[in-house]
Amino acid sequence: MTINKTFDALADETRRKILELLKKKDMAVNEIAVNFSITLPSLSHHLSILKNANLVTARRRGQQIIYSLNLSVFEEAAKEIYNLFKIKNNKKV
Amino acid sequence: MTINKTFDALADETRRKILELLKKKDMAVNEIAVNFSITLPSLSHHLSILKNANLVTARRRGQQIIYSLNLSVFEEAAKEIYNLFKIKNNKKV
DNA sequence: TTATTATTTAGATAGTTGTCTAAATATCTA
DNA sequence: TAGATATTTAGACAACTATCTAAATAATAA
Repeated sequence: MTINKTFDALADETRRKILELLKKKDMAVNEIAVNFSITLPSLSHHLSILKNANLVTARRRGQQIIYSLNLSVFEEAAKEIYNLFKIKNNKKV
Repeated sequence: MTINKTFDALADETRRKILELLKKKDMAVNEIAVNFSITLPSLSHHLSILKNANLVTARRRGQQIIYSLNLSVFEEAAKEIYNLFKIKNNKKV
């Protein structure tokens, strides 16, 4: 949940693309995979980083694991990022 | 100016701390340096990444180089980040 | 139970990056 | 001009990370 984990998770283009995909709908790993040209283990690695940063959640549906954006934490993270860098009181030297 | 460069620049804790410092006021490199325990070349490296991502600008004042937040681009980047991850239309599977 | 499908874990490797020391560049002062 | 101060550049190195192949785990189907 730290801001560090959030930024590390967002710093990779593949992971940002995964999040963009999950904005449209929840998806199983193999469904996500068709959008990339990396192997499944590599994709799984990225998913675990996103999961660890609480940006996504995973639930099993039969043989598949369905990934979703973790909406509450995600909105929260976006706001946190915005506020972190919102200028409040800049003084020129 | 790409979103990639922005995220890469923001993914490092030292660089985020530099930006926080520059929110308060413009600062010379040696003034920034007292807040960190890294060498000046390392700090200079971070500053060049921030500069390259257009998050800061640099101007010379005598022997010193004064760094400032690049307000316009900075606000823009913050909004871009916020919008990139704002949920518009999420559908459950 | 055996085979098939879906995903993750383990372990190795190559590329990237943050850090350092040493040297170079730029400005100011005596 | 010589010396001091401020910062960057160059080059090396260690740590990190994204990727891969091979193997393991989990659920379903035959």
